[in-house]
Amino acid sequence: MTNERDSIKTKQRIIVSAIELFAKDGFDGVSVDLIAKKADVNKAMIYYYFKNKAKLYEKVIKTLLDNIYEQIVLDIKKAKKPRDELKIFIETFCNFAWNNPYLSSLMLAELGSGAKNLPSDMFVGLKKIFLLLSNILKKGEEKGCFFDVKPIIIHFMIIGTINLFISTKDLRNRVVQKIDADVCNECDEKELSSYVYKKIVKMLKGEQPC
Amino acid sequence: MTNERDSIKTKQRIIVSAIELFAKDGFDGVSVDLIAKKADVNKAMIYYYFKNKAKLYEKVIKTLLDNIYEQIVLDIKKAKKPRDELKIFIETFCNFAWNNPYLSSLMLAELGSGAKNLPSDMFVGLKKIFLLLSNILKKGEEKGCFFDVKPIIIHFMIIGTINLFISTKDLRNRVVQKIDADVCNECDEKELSSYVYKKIVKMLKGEQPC
Amino acid sequence: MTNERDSIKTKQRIIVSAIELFAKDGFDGVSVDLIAKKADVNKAMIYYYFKNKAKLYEKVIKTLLDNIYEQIVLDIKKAKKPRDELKIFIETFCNFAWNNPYLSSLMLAELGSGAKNLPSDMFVGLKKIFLLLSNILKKGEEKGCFFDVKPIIIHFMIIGTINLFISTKDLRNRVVQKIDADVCNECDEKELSSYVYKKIVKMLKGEQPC
Amino acid sequence: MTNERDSIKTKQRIIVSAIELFAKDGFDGVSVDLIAKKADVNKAMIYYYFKNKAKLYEKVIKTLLDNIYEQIVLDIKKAKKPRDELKIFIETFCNFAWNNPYLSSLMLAELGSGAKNLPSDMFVGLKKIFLLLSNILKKGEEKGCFFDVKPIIIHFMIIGTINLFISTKDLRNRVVQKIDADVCNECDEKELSSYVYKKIVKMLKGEQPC
DNA sequence: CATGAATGAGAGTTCATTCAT
DNA sequence: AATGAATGAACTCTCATTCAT
Repeated sequence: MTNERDSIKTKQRIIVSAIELFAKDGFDGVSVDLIAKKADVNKAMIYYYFKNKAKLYEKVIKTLLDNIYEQIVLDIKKAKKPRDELKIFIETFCNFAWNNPYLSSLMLAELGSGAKNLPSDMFVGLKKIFLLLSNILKKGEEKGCFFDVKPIIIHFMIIGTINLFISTKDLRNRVVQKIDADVCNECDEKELSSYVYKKIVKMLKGEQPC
Repeated sequence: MTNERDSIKTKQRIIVSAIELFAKDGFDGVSVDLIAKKADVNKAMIYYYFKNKAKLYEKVIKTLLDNIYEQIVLDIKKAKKPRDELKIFIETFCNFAWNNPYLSSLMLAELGSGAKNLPSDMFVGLKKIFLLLSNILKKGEEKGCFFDVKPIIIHFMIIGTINLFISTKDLRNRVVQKIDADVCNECDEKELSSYVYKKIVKMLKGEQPC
Repeated sequence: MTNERDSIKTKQRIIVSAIELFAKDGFDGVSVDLIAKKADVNKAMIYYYFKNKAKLYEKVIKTLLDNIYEQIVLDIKKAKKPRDELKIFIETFCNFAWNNPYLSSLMLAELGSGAKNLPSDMFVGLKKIFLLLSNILKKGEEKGCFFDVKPIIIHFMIIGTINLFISTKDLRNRVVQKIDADVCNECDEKELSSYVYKKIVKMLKGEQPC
Repeated sequence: MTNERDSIKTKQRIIVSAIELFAKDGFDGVSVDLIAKKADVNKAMIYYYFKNKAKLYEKVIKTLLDNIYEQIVLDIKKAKKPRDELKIFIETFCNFAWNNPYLSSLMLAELGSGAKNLPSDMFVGLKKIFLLLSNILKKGEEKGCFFDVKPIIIHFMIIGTINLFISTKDLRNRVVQKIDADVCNECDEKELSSYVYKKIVKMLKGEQPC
């Protein structure tokens, strides 16, 4: 009666619900019951498909990180020079996070907590993204167009800025009633990514163009 | 449980334990039982002094933010020019966070989650710190030594970078067994703050010196 | 805890235990733990089936009131004249309360406390019983066989008397060691109901027979 | 510094607060903390003066029962004939309960629960009131003006009716929005007591007047 | 595959009571 | 006589997980 399609859809519904809920309330703040209700599946199915809550969480993180990684890899092919690669890295990351605001919350939560909910071999996802950037930066440094680069710090600068900006959107709106230019409530995705790119480039600018 | 009847010490022990535990495992990840045990205090005392878990959490956040705010205000008096003020802002923040690594975790968790565990009037603490920086930047912009400033983004850039770097120290050590220059495991506090300052200044550099 | 996976039986066991315990010690005097133990059910099941303690209490009250209401409605069909209806009302109520002594305690507790544990739409149960009597009395008044009727007071007179008599049976036995005719310890159900009926009828007697 | 006056006042404040709270929410529904707060005394004082919660409860019941008993004894002196005594018994009881609605709630709760919160020698208070009535009734029976008397049932009839009527005043108002003659919401104390007296007398009427 | 029933541990919170001052 | 600090047990309720069908 039920076929593979259904089972895949069920799994998908679970993951989608889990992403949203985990992002909003964190691993400990969400109950399996709630995920099941939101996904409209029987709770036991979650255990059937994912073994337990922690494994589901891992799957959620892995799914998000894999998706963004592949998107960046795909987009970056269009670039020729390190600076363009950097531009695309920032734009794609920003675009993805803007449209999947869960990602920002989850990344900050995971990184901030020392990834206590993740098993060691899960950092791969995070590291792969970092390596993408790291390679861009090192290539640029070799070519002389980037100067004085500490990859991990630049990495945190980029994703920290973007994640914090996106995940605090509601918060900032809550806290300032009147329009307040300082907190940039009306800034859109383009403004954010282009500003970050512009500033990072200026900050790293070497003697050669590229 | 000791029976000293020294309410100040008891309260202090509770707060100190709570800071550490909340930072490590988040609001939902810590039980009141555990806090009580760590503080060597009868659990009911936590409710006696703080009414409930959420209020204790608020107190923890408020204590940390107030402390760092006052430290920055104190140190910044030594500065004359906006650029020096920026330097001290970054150094003091970095120094404080380095020595109270709880702060970084808690800030990321709170900001990342949209401060769901905090009542509205608690953002004051966060906003006060932001305003400090914002004023420095705006003063510098008026004097022409900072250029093209979006305060909130610069703010997230600074605290995002520092907080992520500090709160992922263990994580980075866990993930790279061999010494890996890219992830800057051996970087100390000074290196971090001076690199961030150097880069931020370069990034904002206007036509006038100051 | 048995593991029968028979939800109806499990629910029933919970209700039966709850009726008895609530009647003896009141809503606040009984713990959910105790109800679970008496029902030989896992405590969580109570929350699974009834959501919380208050809802279980409501269910208990509703069950009892519905049962007695239906019993009275059933029995009263046999009567032709208002006086017979009144007789059956008193007899059936007395019989039911005598055999379910919980009812008396619970009714007195609920009415005495202003039904603080019940939501507004639960009075329906109480009101339905009152309306039964009220209709009998009004019909009798119209026919001229009852005289000077204030339904609510007559109602309290009947159920107050019967409930107090039944719920104080143990108390009266405890307090008078020697046989004491005044407190009617040896009175049985028949004596109680026939005495109450006889007296109420005399009290209401109008000029017409019926 | 503090003198006897103060200590008596403190005790009094505790009792007054306790009466009100126990009447509203029952023995188990009230915390010692709350009583202390309402009485504006330190919680430990309650233990100092009354030893524990149960003893305070007893004191509350005893105070109320003693007061009403003495009032009835006082008023009843004015009566000459059994019927007048009965009239005064009902009027005084009704008047007292009407002005101390706590009494009705507490009596129903205690009687309904089998006086589980009271030690055996506390029934004296209840029994003394019953004996007052019992003597009136027996005297009347001997004189031939009351007929077919079962004292305990008549007793429950009187106090049950009055207590239920008074303690359900709010409840009845809550449940019927429109003016509903049946539930006698606008009945005042006089109407209640005179109706009860009239009916009880009719119900007991013997061949002789008195 | 899917469901609802069941479990046991542990969560946050409140309580009556006592102690030290 | 009075206070605030402290205690330990109990309470209501939720959770992650498993089982039987």
